[in-house]
This record gives sequence, C-alpha cells and structure tokens, in this order.
Amino acid sequence: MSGMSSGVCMDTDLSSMLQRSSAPSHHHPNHHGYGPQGQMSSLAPMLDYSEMDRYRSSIANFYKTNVNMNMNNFPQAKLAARLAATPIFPPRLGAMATGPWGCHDNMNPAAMFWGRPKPNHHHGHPGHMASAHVPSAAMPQNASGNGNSQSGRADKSPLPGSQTHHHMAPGNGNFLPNYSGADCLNKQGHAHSDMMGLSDGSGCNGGGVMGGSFLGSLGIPPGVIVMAMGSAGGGISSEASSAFQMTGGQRALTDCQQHTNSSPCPSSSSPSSGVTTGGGATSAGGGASSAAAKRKRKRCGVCGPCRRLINCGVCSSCRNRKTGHQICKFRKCEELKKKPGTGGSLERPPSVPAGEAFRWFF
DNA sequence: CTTAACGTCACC
DNA sequence: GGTGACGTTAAG
Repeated sequence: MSGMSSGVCMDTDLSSMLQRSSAPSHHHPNHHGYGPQGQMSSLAPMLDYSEMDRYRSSIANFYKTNVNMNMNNFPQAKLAARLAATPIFPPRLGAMATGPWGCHDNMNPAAMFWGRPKPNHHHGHPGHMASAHVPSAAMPQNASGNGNSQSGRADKSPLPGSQTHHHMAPGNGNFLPNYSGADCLNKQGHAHSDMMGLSDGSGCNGGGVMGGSFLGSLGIPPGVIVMAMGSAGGGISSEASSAFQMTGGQRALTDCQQHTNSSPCPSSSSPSSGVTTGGGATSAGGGASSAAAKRKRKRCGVCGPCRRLINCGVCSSCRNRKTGHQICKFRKCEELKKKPGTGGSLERPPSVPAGEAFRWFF
C-alpha cells in the first residue's frame, strides 16, 4: 500500500485548477441537500452550470494535451480524452472525476479521470479531496472550448438534460444515491475506507468500485449498467461501449457488454462470454475436459475488481505491466484470486445478488 | 504467505 | 505480432 499514498499528490495544472475551482465536496451528502435517497432537494440552486462548462472545457483540453504523455501506458487515457470531449451521458448528468480510488489523491491522469460532479459551493475543505475533484467536465455537454469535433453530441444523449438525471453524485462521488444510501456514502467517502473500491464494499454493494467510475455516477447499480448500456437501444450504447472498453478493449466489462441481447452479464451463459465463472468455457475447441476447464479461468465480471474499469497505474502490476503480465491488482477478479480448486463456486459476490440487478434498475 | 517474474494463452 | 491477462513458480 505504500505506493498508494506516496507520490500521488498531484501538483499539475489540473490539480491546481481543480483545487481552485472545484468545490470540495466534503463528503457529507446531506450538506448538499441530498436526501437520504439521493433526492437533491436543493441542488439546482447550488450548481453553476456555466462553471461546469468551463471545467469541462478545461478537462477536455487537459486530456487532449497532458494526458498524451500517458496514452501509451494507459489506453484509458485516450478514452478519457475522448470522453472528456464526448458527451456520452446526458448533459449535466453529473460527471465524474474521481480516481480509481473513488477518492482523492490519484495523480495519474489515466487513473483519475472519472469523477464526481462538482458540488458548487466554493467553500468547504479546500485541502481535502480537492485534488481529485475533476469537475463534471469529464462529461461535457458540448466541450465547447476545445473546438471539439464532437461537441454536438449532447443532443444525442438518451437522457436529455433532464433535471432528474444530472444530480447523480452527491458529495463524494461514490453516490449510488438511491440504493446505497447515506450509509454507503459515508463509508466510502469521507473515511476513505474504500479507497480501492474493492468488492468488499459490503454494504455498499460494490459501489466503491463503480463509484470511482463514471458508471457509479449514474446512480445505477453496477450490475445493471451492462444491461442498461446494451439494452438502451436508443441510448448510451454506442459511445458508452467505448467507455466500457477503456480497459484496453479487453474482456472485463466488455465481456458482459458484448452480449446485450442475451442475459445480463453476471449470469450470462453467452457462448463467447467467458464470464462463466469457474466454467472453463474458454478453450476455443470447447474441449470441456476438466483439465481444460481449469486451464484458464476468466474474470467473473461482477465482483468489485472486475467492475473496476481503470487500472490504478500505481500498483506493481500496473507499473510492471510489461514484465509482470498481470492485471492491475485492484482489478484482479476476486474469483481468480481464489484457488481454482477451492469450492469457491461463487457465481457472484454477495453484493450482487442474482436478480437484484434488474430490480434495481426497474 | 505474499509478491514478482515468467510462460502461456486469448484476443485483436 | 502486439497486448492483456491467467497460471505457475521462485524469491523474499
């Protein structure tokens, strides 16, 4: 963990910008008028969208420029740059700039590009969590300031700037307002108890993981996202699919997402899914032999780490990607961490009950 | 026991 | 072929 707390204090233009402009949501949702159920009784007056637009432009620009240095190492950064300029989510949906830690102090541009919406009160705890407060700029409405070619995409958003959608992320950005509750917020937010956002999010239903990501800011349970994205026919799918592939176009979430017509990810038995936990459905030949079955397991796709979309950029696996050949430690599937033999036939983490995802969503 | 490195596989 | 990721194993 040493790497986590050290050397992650950003002193970049971005951070300074954020510190200056971003309101330090001080982790107490209620301070912002959020009801315990995520209702923002009085948020609107607190949001200054002109400011948000300003930040958005800044962020878009930031990623288009500064992040380039890390593009190679962090493909996500590319996406971040793109997303910073591409409104795949409804305008004012509430953007995200929380780092993978779901909290502050991750300086890796690639590792911090999703986040929470910027609470707009310019007072509070300036030193605290300010650095990660990339404002909602990550989800521009039109990225006007950058000559961005996709600036008009906001119109395509499936959820047009509805006031009912733009306030997903109270305070600390781990928000899942309606189903996680203040308890969760408190747990993950201020206390930093879930800085890594691993599946141990227990009461928070894994919110920590997605909480650090843009999905979390949708206020939709992680398990639902995949389905929602895919099934949203007229929805976020096209751009969102890119977002989901930010892990390098690999398998984690994209596995789920690719099967939009079938069952949702967690329990998907889709042939090519590979999300068959412990089901060695991987071998191309379909050898189906037990040996082949345990030959190479795949990520469950539903546990906290699996739902994490971005590499931390600081763990040994990330740092030694070339030699280590390992996935980011914080994205390492919980299932794969277990011994193959150990009856850990856990289909999904306790936090993601089988049918719950649908219930959440509907 | 944990971690890092290597071999190998899977996907593009 | 490049890249990401899992399995294995050696080192600490």
